[in-house]
Order: sequence, then C-alpha cells, then structure tokens
Amino acid sequence: MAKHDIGFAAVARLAGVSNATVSNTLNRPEIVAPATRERVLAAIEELDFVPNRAAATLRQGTNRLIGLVIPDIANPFYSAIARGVTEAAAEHGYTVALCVSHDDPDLELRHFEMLAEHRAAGALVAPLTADASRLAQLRRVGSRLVLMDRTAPEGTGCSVAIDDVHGGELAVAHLLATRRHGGDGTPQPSGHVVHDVPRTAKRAATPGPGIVLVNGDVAIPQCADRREGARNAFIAAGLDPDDLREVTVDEMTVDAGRIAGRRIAARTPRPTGVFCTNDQLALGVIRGLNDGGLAVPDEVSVVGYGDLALAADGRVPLTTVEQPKDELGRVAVEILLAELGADRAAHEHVTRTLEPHLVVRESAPLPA
Amino acid sequence: MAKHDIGFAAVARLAGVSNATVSNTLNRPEIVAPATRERVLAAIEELDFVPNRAAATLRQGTNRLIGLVIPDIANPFYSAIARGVTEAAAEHGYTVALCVSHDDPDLELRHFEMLAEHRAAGALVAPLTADASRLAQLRRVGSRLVLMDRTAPEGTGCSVAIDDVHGGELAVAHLLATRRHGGDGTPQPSGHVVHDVPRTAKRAATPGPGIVLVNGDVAIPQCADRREGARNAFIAAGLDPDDLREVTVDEMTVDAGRIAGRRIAARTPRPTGVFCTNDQLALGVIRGLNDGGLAVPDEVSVVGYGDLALAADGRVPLTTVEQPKDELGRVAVEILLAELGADRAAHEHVTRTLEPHLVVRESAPLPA
DNA sequence: GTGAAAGCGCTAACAT
DNA sequence: ATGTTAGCGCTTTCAC
Repeated sequence: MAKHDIGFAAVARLAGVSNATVSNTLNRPEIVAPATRERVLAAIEELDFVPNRAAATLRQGTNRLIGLVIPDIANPFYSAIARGVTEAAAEHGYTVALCVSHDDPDLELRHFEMLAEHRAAGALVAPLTADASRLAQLRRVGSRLVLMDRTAPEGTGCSVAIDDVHGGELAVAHLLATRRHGGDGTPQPSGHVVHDVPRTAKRAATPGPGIVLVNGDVAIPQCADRREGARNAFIAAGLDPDDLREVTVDEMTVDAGRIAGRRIAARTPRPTGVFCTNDQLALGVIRGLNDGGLAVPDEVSVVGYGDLALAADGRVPLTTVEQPKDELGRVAVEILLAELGADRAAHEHVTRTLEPHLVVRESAPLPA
Repeated sequence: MAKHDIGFAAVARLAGVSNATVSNTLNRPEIVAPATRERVLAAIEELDFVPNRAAATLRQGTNRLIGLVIPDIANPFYSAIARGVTEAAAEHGYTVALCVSHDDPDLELRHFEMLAEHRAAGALVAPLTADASRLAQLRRVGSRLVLMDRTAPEGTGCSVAIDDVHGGELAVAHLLATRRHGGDGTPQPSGHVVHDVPRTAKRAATPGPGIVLVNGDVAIPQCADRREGARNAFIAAGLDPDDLREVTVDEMTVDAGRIAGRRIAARTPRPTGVFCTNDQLALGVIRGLNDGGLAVPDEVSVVGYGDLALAADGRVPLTTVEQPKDELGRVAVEILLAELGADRAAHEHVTRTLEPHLVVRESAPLPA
C-alpha cells in the first residue's frame, strides 16, 4: 500500500520548486522548462507520489468521471454499449461510474444523486422511461445527460440513437428480395413484384407476399420503429403495408417466439419469411416453425434483430440486423465531452442517429 | 442544472445551526436532536443542496468508490460478475468504477493508477496475469485488492474463486452416471462400473467408458482445474483417469468445437459422452458430432461449462455447469468491505471458494 | 447536543 | 518560467 500522505508540498521540496510548478508539470507540462520538469518528475517517482484527484475535484468543482446509467449490465445490448463507453472514456482520461438501475426508477434516481455528489462531469443514460418530466427530474440533480438509444424530445438535450426504422426496413426488404415462394406456395420470381395492381383486386387475389412480423408491444418505441420500417419496405416494393401480417408477443423471449412460430407454421397460406424484432424471438420462432414442420431456411426465411452472440452460434445462424452498439457508446462519450468543452451558452444540443446494417447468415440467405 | 455552489455553510445558516451539525445530520443522524435534524433536512431540501463527496474524500483520504477491473465487459462471464458487484456496492452506498483492460497490461496498470488518484477504497480484479510480481505491482498503486476467479497465492491477499475442479467432476460424474452405451457401442448398465478389474487387463479389454474431454490449453488454470475434476470423477467411479480421452483445442470457440466434434465423431469406438470446458465449445461440438452423423443426446451426451445464455437457448439446450457469477461479484464486494472495516493489523486475508452446480438439460439428460 | 476552528491537497489568479 | 497565496467544502477534534 503506497503512502498517500504526501502531497505537492513534499514533491516541491524535494525538487526544489514550488507547489504551482508541480501542478503545472502534471497538468500543463509544456509551460514548464524541460530541466525543471525532469526534476519534478524524478521527485514524484522517488516519493511514489500519487496525485489526489479529490482535491482537484474539490477545487475545480468537477470530476473527470462519467456516469453510465443502464438498466442491466448482463444484457448484451447494454454491455456492448458499456464496452464502447469504457474505451472512449479511457482514451480521454475519464473514469466510468457503472450505475445499474435494474428497472427501478428510485435506484436510478439515487444513482444520479451519487453522480452529482461526486461532481461527475455528466451521465450517459439509457433511460427506463424517457418522458419529459422524468428527464427533467434527472437533470435537476445536476449532471449533464446524453440519452442513449432514445431521441431526446425536441432540443431538450443530447442523444444518440440507432435508426430502428431503417433497421426494420432492411430486414423486410431482404425478405422481400430473397423470397422464393409466393404466399400461397407457388414459386415467384424474387425481387420487387406486383406493381400497379389495384389494392382491392390484389387483396382479394392474394394474401400478400407472405411476410410475418413477430413483434413485442408497439408501445415500446423500438418495436414501433421496427414495425414502421417493415411497413416502409412494403411500400418501397410497391406493396400494401397492410398485407404485412403481424403477430404480437407479450415477452420478447425464446419461449414466446417458439409459441409464435408454431402458430405461424399452422397458418395458410404458408409464409415465406418472418421478421422478428429481436434475436431471442427469432431463435424461438425457428424452433416453433420446425415444430410445425417447416424448415428454415428451406421453406421459410427468418430474420432477427440485434446481432447478439447467440444469433451467430445457434444451430441455424441467424440473419439479423446488427446495431452498432460499441459505436453508440463511443459516440455518447464524445457528445458529452463536446458538450463540456462548449461554451455554456453557445452549446447546441446534438442528436446523432447511427445506422444499423443487415448481417446475412443461413436463416435467410441470399438467393442461391 | 442544479447549483452546486452552496455548501454546508449556506445550509447551516438557513437552519440556524453550525457546520458541524449539518455534517452530523448527514452522517450520524442519530446523535442529532430530532428537531434540529428536521430543520437541517428542511434547509437542505429548500436549497437543493447536494453534498460534495470530493471534499469528504479529501478530508478522509478515502473515497466510497470500488474499482472493478476486468478484461472485457461484453464477455457474459464478466458482465454477470459486474451485475453482482454493482448490486452489492449500491446496497452499501459505494460507487463502482468500471475499468476494462482489454487484455492490455499497461491499460490495466493505468486503471489502477486512476483508482489510486481517486483514493478508491479498493479494487476487485479479475487479473490478466496473476503472478506474484504483477500483483505486487498492482498493489503498489495503493488500492486494496480482491482477486476474482483466481486464488491469491498463499496469504498475499483476499480472493473469491469458483471451484472448477468440482465443476469438472460434476460434469463427468453426470456423464458416467447417465451413459447408456459402452465405449464400444454395447449397452451397459449406468452407474458405477468396472470395479476391481486389474488395470492392465481392463485397458486391454476396453478403451474405457467412452468419455471425451474437449479442453483448451491446460496452462490456463481454469482448464487445468476442470480437467483435474474430470479425472477425479473417473477415480471416484473406480475408473482409470487415463482412460479419459482428451482433445485439446487452440481456441475455445464454437468453430474450434465443431472441428473437434467432427474428429470425435470419426473415432472408434464411438464415445458415449463429451465434456467441453466451456459452452461455446460444447455448442460447436454438438454441431460437429451432427456433421459426423451422431445425434445428441440420442447417441452421445454433451456437457458444457459456464451456463451462458446461449447454452439454454440453442437448438439442443445444453447441460452445463453453472457458475455462481453474480455471487462471485457480491462476495468480492463483501470481502473488500470487510477488509476495510477490519483493523489494519488484525486483518487476516480471506479466500472464499464458491461451488458450481450442474444444470441438466437436453444435451445430456437424466436417464429416461 | 451543538459550536468553533484547523486543515485535507490541489488549482488558478496574480505577482515576480 | 516560477513563486505566493487564497480558498474549494467537508470532517473532526475539542470546548461548551
């Protein structure tokens, strides 16, 4: 255990300089004469001196500490963000305070209070609930916030989000472009089809392209956005978005997916593709489809969302929408640091949107 | 943004008390007269006062901050530990500084320096390398250490580990107890067998119980321990541990497992069970066995290690050895806090060992 | 039960 | 380029 009981004074004495020069050597080495600097550094080494950040924080009123406030660190989505955050923070000499709120608003608030007590420079938050009043409440405790995986309402603050609408569109566009069967089982050419057919006529004649969306509650913004993207893909292909068949599950889990998969397998006409709004669901759906006698991808393609580890390593590697989670974390740090650097008044709130992309694997392959 | 520019002085003035009483109200409320306490609390509320921990840290020389130093937060093993750590820390009013070292010893050391500058109360470390000199080096920067997933060499410090020898034994004992075929394909009774047969005779007559260990480099302590446990299970069953067949892989990944699985499937006599020292490997082995025409679990049982999410949700849910990762994290926090509380001299180093347990799923089921 | 006062180690404004 | 100095806000004796 090093002795922390020595301060600048001792170092200054040994180096034959003043307090201030020690401080400058550490914080603004370029303004110190090289020879002096050497002597100070030598003294620091000699004494095993470790500067006391608490004193600096007290003096400056702010700490090189960033709060990372997330609901669950064991969830791979958040732990991937955490990785990006820790990397970027370390590069800038910031420490990350890991605050896990476990879906408990009170705990989340207590974490904010601790961050405020530590005089944290700011906080990166994947908020439980992002309504304006809640955010205002969090802001009151004093840290600057950057919202993650959420868009800050209208210039109320900074945020980084992933474009889930686009993600949904990518997924369903892929299903539309690669399907090998029509909704009724008859082969059709892949690519965009069924242009200029009057809606009513088309509806009556066919049940659409045979794509099913398996989604969670659309009250969840991510679910709503991915659904919107799915519908956009239909529109872009000249199809009627109402022909997108939808199955809603209560929980976005493997088990719920399996049950949904069985239901889907039992439907006529047989679907050509299923888009699940997360990977757990997709894994379950594949099993459920198999239970119902449908082979993936031979008879039905399945696309997931999120690109979790389990997506790649399952029995049928999953085609899925990869979200740039690391980058989300890195960008959040950069936004926060930029905000800190900016003139208080001059600062414009930033909201960045990152684009997901499709990772094609066996569960929904490219046409052979 | 709350004003942090007010201190005890302002609160004290408003409440009509002294500085010290404000401090006492916050830190030792029981020694303050209820009426006074109320007034102070009201003043705090009124002023939106947020105490400054940096000042307290400066004064006390120590911060209610715990460093969590791990190689990778996106690795589910470590993120599960992190969850336990954050929970336990929050319960005790400590903040967790997340330090991810990405297998870079220099970065790891820099993290320790930052923790020392913050006057962290201590650090919980899953060390990259745990040789004595490295640990001494880390200790030099001043934080008290608790080693995680590693046993501290001989009273040099505290540690929490998981009993991997026992874990390996559980896995192989299960394979031995449930196997339905002999190594040569002839049915055998399950349970302990082949007692009192002279070694040489037995060797010549049979190639053992047909159990294969798929392991990483035994230079990794965890791999060595799990292997030792596997051999112990043989001994406990009255078998010759040298009859445990071993396959070593370079990387403990799904892909490496698959290749190993193919090799194993090609062997004669056909194995009855495979123990893989992690779950990724096990998933790959199942695929490799399938590639080679062997069905799991119908023809071969497979047991993994670690109980990752992907173990439960794969096509064939994996029987695996569950490690109490959350508890590992919680216990690490408790050991650290106990060490802090103890009299400097009076403190005896603690090393706790947690027991894993077997989770039986389809890949190696109980006998029907 | 409460108050007065002395720092903890650092930064930054100012002086040289 | 370097030195002097006044706090930052809190904890903690020691008196009362």
